[in-house]
Amino acid sequence: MPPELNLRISPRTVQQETVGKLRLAIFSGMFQPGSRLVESQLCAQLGISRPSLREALRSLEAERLIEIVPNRGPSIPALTWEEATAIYEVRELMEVEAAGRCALRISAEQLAELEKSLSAFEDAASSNDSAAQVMTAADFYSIILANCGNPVLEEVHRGLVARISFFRGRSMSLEGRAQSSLSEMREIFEAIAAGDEKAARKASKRHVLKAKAAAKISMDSAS
Amino acid sequence: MPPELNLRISPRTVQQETVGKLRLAIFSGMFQPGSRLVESQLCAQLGISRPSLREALRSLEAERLIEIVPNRGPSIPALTWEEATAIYEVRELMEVEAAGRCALRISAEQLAELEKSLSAFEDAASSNDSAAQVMTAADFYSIILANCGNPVLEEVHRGLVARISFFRGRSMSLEGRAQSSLSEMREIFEAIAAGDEKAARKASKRHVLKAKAAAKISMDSAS
DNA sequence: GATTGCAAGAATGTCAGACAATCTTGTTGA
DNA sequence: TCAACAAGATTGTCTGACATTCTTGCAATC
Repeated sequence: MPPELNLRISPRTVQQETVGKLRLAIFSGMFQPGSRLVESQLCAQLGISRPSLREALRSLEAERLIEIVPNRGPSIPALTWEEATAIYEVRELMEVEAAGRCALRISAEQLAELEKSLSAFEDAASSNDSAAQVMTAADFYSIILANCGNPVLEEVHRGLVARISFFRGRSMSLEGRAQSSLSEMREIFEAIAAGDEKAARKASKRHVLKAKAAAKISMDSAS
Repeated sequence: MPPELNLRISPRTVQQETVGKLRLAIFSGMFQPGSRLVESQLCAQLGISRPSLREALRSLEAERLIEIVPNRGPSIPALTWEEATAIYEVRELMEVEAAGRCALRISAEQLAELEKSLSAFEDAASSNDSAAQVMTAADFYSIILANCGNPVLEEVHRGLVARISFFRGRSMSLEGRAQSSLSEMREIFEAIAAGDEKAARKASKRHVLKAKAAAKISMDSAS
């Protein structure tokens, strides 16, 4: 038996389950930015004890999905535009790099997966379900990131995208944004399929910049 | 009074204190990679209760400074070379970008600080105190990152560097590495001082690549 | 002698309850 | 209207407990 093969099965613990549920709740916009999370309420809703909940909250805090201020407790961060910009910039750095690498090394099977996820986004884009749009778009990226050959790049990217999920949901429901997104993503796909690193980087950069611009618009129109 | 000014003073909580202490302990190499952290022992050493400790451990887990396997508890990750490589690559991405931006926007005062930290590293480099070398080198980077204009870049970079602290400590004690590091860092400094973005990026890239190579050597010679 | 199986001990996952310190809020008084 | 205050809510932290799950050492077997 190969000694490095990690066969340990990991039972899902209450804390992992809790982190997962809360993360999803945050992504789905169940909590308003700035709103506070009251421990006793969450415990009751989730059916868990306070120590377990607090452990989960610490994990989310370290991921920057929530903030915890001493003696005030946890809350959903209300990102300023400057903060969001900073995240978009680093996301751009990661995503451009990943797209370039992906173009050079993706397998045929994974490319097929990528194409499939693009179709899924296409379907979502013609509907008006912005939640589905965000989710299918996320699938598309995550296939790219998973095939860039660097798990850390993927991990950091996922963390960043998670932090701006609020913006992404809002900007995706902007008039015409989904269609525009689609064509940008198709460009990325074409470049990757062609194995053209430079084009993939360029298309990817364009996409992130446009996404950022859309986020700005949706933010301005909101507040 | 400007309303956005956040004047809230944050009392240090037991958990923050604990995270800080454990982080330092990990950086200083107090725990061997792969070794397990036993909750009851840590509680006794730190003089805190188990719930508080566990919250701190969850934070460190999310930072990837420790691993927690269900029913086995926390342990120090033993990075493979592939994992370390992935981290170095992303670090390169961040650091190169930061150095370039820093060259374009650093203030005179901060530049003076940077020079001071370079001198500090120079002193450390001529000594044989590799811990001091690692620490002063870290100061140097963190000034660059703090002046790149993007706090997220800084934050991600800090997280990555933390995860390879073990390698950095080992490789710095390699024969001649500190001196070589010094000249690379001086190049970076010169480029930033000259406001030359391209040169800063180039010098920075060279530095990270050499650091990575040194880490590889020290790792091979170890195992 | 090496391997398997088992049992005792150690460590973790989770909960309940408690209490002091701090924050929030509604009310009272100026 | 605004400031002071008191009651209630919330958080930070601890103690203690117990079921589950590893780990380890020893005995039994092949």
